Amino acid sequence: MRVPGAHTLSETEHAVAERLGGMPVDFDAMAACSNLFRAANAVRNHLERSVLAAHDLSWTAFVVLWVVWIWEPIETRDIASEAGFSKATLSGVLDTLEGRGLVARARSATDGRLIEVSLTPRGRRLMTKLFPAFNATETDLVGQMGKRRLAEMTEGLRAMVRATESD
Amino acid sequence: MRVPGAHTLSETEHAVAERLGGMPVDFDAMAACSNLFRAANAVRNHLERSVLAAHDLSWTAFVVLWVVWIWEPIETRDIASEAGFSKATLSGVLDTLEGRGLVARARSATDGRLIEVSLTPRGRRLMTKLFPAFNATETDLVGQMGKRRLAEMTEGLRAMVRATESD
DNA sequence: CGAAAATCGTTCGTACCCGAATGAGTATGG
DNA sequence: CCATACTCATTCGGGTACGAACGATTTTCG
Repeated sequence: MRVPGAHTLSETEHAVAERLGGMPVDFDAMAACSNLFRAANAVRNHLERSVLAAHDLSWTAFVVLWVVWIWEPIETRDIASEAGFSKATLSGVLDTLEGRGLVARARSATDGRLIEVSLTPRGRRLMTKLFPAFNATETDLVGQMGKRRLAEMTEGLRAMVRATESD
Repeated sequence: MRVPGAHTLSETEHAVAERLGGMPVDFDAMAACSNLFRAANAVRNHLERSVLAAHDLSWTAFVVLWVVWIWEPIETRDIASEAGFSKATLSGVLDTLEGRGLVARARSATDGRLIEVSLTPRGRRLMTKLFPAFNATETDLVGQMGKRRLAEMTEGLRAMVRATESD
């Protein structure tokens, strides 16, 4: 029987302090960032497994479907910026979704460079069923904490996004 | 001049409510999760660009270096669980880092199945220089919010991780 | 007008990422 | 002892992710 990597917070802090030989370290900032990535990965994996897997959808595919569902018809460049990844990534995902008959591409009538993306009826039917399940799981994941902490957390996350944009 | 996707929070909420035709939606949970991923991506990209790019390191490579730096010598299975990705992913990243002379693999003397990973002197030198810069940027990113909100946010993130583990 | 600059979506090369399968090594139980 | 069951790191196949380069289209401006 093996006790897996049960490194407590203070163990990690102690080890880091040793490596830096007394150099000052901002442990609060470090813990915040560390937990940010840990939470994002954990939540993403959990939603993939418990909601998306049943429909054979990847995380990225779902995000694209969601953005298109809300804003259709929408140009590809706007999907990319809204969803938070590059145009290059989007091209492949749209190929997959189009191949499955969930979205449709259409060249813009007024600007030949643009592609406008919409959901097919089938894609729209899927999202109408999928989103409530997705949102219910989101509720479960934040349900353990009080409303006050939830609001503070959300505002803190927004502050971090702003901080990356300013400098 | 084009105003890029400046969808405010309430615009999005309104659009979502429309798609669901009055079905109840937990907007607080939705906003929390949405900002969780937005923040994680933004912070990751910011750290990659402003700290890691100068040393030609990817995010994943840095995380592996960090874990090994703190806990060396460490077995590969523990690196994977500590860093939060699969052993399969780790193998490739270790190949890259080993090829650059930053880490070294060594077969365990007591169990022939295990590989123990350590930093090379060069890898250790790199981390001694890199981590203070990394931590300083982390400080900048959380510096806009008060200590109280920071603590609430960190605790909220931990609660979400626990929620994914429980059910 | 028409050449140059800008912008769009896609493709390409490279790196990441995971589940499943694999082969090497170790523990178990009779 | 030795066959069986584990456990480990790696490999493999397929999907994700991005910057750079590309062809097509539109805009700009002399």
